[in-house]
Order: sequence, then C-alpha cells, then structure tokens
Amino acid sequence: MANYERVFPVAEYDLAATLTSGQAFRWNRSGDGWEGVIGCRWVRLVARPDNIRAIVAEPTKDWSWLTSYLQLDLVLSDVLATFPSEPQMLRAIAACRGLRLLRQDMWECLASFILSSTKQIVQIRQVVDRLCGRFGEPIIVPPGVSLHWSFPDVLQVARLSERELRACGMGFRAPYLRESAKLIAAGELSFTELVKMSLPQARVELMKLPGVGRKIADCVLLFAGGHATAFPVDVWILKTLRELYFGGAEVPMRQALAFVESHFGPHAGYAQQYLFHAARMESGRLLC
DNA sequence: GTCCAGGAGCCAT
DNA sequence: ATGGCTCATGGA
Repeated sequence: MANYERVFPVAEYDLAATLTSGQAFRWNRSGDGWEGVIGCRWVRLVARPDNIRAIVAEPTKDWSWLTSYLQLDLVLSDVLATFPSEPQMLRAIAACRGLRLLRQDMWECLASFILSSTKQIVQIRQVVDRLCGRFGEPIIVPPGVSLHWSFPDVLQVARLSERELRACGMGFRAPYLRESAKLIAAGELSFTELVKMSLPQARVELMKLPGVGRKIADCVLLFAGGHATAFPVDVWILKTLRELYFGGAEVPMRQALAFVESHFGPHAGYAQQYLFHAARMESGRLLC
C-alpha cells in the first residue's frame, strides 16, 4: 500500500514560527500549509493543534528523514524548563510558544549561512532559490505543483565558476561559497566528525573555511550539527541582549559571548532562537 | 536617494 | 587583542 501522507501527533509545535524563524530558507506558505524540499524530497506540511500532516510526492514507508528534520521526538517542555526563569526569557517563551529548532542537512545549512552575511532573510531566500533553480536537480512533485529543485550538493557547487555563483546574486560571498565547497569536496572537513566533536573544537574546524566566522559556525552547529549550546550572536541578538540584560549599554561582542556562554544553560541555542524570533516579531519583520 | 541587512577578512593601532 | 573599513546586492 503506497503511502503518500502521514499524520504525526505532536504537542506544542508552531510550524509557521519554526519555518519562518530564519533557520531554514526554502519554505513557502501554500494555502493552509507549507511546501518545501528536504534533501531530495518535496513535502507539504499542514499543522493542526495536536499533529502535523505530511504529504509527499512518492510513496514512502520510512519517514525518519522527516521526524529527524522536524525533531518530532523532542519534548519541548523539557527544553523550556532548562531556560533561566527570569522575566526576559518567560516573555520570549510567551511570545512564541511552540517555536522549535530543526535538524537540517549540514551542507545546505552551511552554504545558506555563508550566503547570509549582511543580507536580509528575504534576500537570502532569493539567492538560495536561484542557486537551487539553476544548479540543483529537479525533484518529483505531485500533479499541479510547481517545479522544485534539490539544493546543489558540495561537488556540484565546487565545480561552479565564481561568475555562475555571482549571477545568483550572492556578491562578495561567491568566492567564499566556492572555496568552502572545494575544501569540503577535497575532504578537508568532515561533517560527521563535527557532530562528534566538542563545540569549541567543532567551531575551530568550521572557522577554517573562508567566509565562516563564529556566528555562522554556531548557526551550522546549532541548526544542523546537534550542538545544543551553540549560540549564534548576530546583530539582532546583540541588540536584544543589550536591551534585556545590560540596560541598553553598548556591550562589545566578546562580553556578549562571555555572558551567553554561562547564562542560558544546556539548551542555550534554543533560548537564542526564542530571543531572536521574539525580537523579530516585535519589529514586525516576519513573512507570515 | 539613503540606509541597512541572522558577518567576515584585512589592516592599522 | 581590538576597532574600523570594505566587500555586493537589493529591499525597506
């Protein structure tokens, strides 16, 4: 019996917030649900109060790729309970209850965030879309659904010219992406090793790649590498930390990093995503 | 037109 | 170590 869809019971999962919170860039609202690509599969997700319904284009028995991506086995209340119980965090939790962290593909996540520096999220989405549409593989979709493409793999990106990459609109980030892809393709960095390493060690390895500094390394390790204490500090988080924890003072980056390292507990990365999303919601910068 | 975006690299102190 | 400048592109 061919299975084109399946319902996953899950509590406290705000799919819309999760898919628009700046951790993944390929999801589009479609009617009452969301369409996207995970690996080489097209999928449509529809959220209901106590479950998420998934529709795919090809018959599927093994759904572990989806349960892993959405982290459906995680009990959110267990994570939230580890946050410091202070007004700032309680407020962020109240503002976006149900927000989750995804478990993404390492290469897609790394490449996307190399393209993210000093770009708005809507622009990152555009560049990633063009990269996939021009250099990814076409994907099987149900009748009536528009064409979709996979995210081009490391080898594919490694053999693209800087000109081809710049034509996607990535500007000065083109050589960063190209050189990083070539280093990974040459075996100088192993994604599976990054998962096993300590967080500081994994950072050092990732930051050897051109265009990857502390912030992007932490994004990859948190959103794809399963490092729960990785805590990307970008301009939004820095501004939020200043306002919420330093009385609005001009805190240098190193001081902010020292603070987050000791303050947010074993799921600091999750806490970061709540602070980030709450801040963006307040400024009205969401697509949804 | 101007400002700024989920930064990083480089150079001058 | 730290602060300032530059990088390319397009949305607000």
